[in-house]
Amino acid sequence: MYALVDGNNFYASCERVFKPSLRDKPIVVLSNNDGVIVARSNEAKALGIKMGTPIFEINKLVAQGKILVFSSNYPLYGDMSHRMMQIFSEFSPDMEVYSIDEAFLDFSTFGNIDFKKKGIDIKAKVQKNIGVPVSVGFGQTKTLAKIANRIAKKFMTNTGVAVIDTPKKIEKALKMTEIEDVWGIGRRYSHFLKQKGVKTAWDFTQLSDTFIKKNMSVVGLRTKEELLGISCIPMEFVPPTRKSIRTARTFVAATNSYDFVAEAVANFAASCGQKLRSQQSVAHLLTVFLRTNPFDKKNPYYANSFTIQITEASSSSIDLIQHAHKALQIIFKKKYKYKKAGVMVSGLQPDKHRQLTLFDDGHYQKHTKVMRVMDKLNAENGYELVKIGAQGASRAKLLKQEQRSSRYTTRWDELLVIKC
DNA sequence: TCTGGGGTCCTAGGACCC
DNA sequence: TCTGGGGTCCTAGGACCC
Repeated sequence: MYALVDGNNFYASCERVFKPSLRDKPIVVLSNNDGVIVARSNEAKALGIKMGTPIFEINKLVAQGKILVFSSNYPLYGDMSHRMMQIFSEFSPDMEVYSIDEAFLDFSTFGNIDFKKKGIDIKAKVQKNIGVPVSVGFGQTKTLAKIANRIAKKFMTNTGVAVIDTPKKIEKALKMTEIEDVWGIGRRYSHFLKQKGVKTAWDFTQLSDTFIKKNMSVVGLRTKEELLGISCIPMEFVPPTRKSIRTARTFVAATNSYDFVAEAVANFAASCGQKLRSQQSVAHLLTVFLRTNPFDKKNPYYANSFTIQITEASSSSIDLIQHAHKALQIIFKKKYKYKKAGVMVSGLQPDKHRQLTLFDDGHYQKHTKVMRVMDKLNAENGYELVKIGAQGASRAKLLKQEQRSSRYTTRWDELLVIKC
């Protein structure tokens, strides 16, 4: 048996932990830049607010005080997530951290235990130690655990735990699960399947293998097997190293200033460098992309990208920024106003196996030392104490975050301000 | 006026090899 | 008229996840 444990309305619940007065109130959390809604409390859901709604569509409700709004506070959610995972792992050493708010737990070595009780224990301990409500779903495959979790959240509101452990329960669970709620069936496929008369997860399992393979590839076939209790998607106990890394942002206002975009791109490249170093990788390819505002009907749309081959693979922010600026100069056109830009590094390999070239000038070794010191200082002293000159003096102007809560668990100075 | 960010996997088709 | 067989690698596009 596998369990899927996840935080209910995770970001919204994190905000509530530190402001108990928000309990029972409709609250939403916004994306970076305060653009769209990415998390909602149950009360906000009850008001009919949908995931991904642009904030300006609910301005009226906000002005009337009927709904409370928070900018996203990722340092807080990340730290809360880490603490929550610690608790999860106490219940099974075989854990896969699947996303910021959910994890699979493998109970296959536990024999025939009382899963319902186990789920209730997990929920109680997380509630007590972290203060975030969670739901727990048990099933014989990861896909079934996902379905059980959904049922727990939707129907088992008293316990928050659901167990699917017999063929009879599987059938019942599949019949009450809409096809679009199945893990692995997204918007396109559920639309397609509904046209074919497939409404529930159960209907899907009645389709022939050839039909599924033909229209949905082996991925669809795996989902069918998983729904029938045959495990095809293995646990990943250690997070795989990333094959590509990207940092991108939407700008608060569209701009045609090369200097502004270049500084932003320098920050994105530096961020990619930091992420590369944290997983001990170097990159062979660096892509810079930018685009104008696709919602702007008055001005022509322009989107472009350019990829640089890095002969001497690197994770040095200094190198990456230089390459990024080279790429930017190729695609930047002054006549457009840019709304979004980003940097992606790919062709990653372990830094230990970095390929040397004939023309290696040894600068990489020097950079490595500088980067090590920079990363250490930044880790110890808070956010980006030391950075590269091209990144500019302040990063604050890149992000609109008007309603951000304090970094309660990671920034004691902010917490102190609140207490005063 | 205002619309997020960061990933993965699979397949088909083209280019190339002997 | 008839035009081999068996591969690999790369890329773009489409699907999915949170």
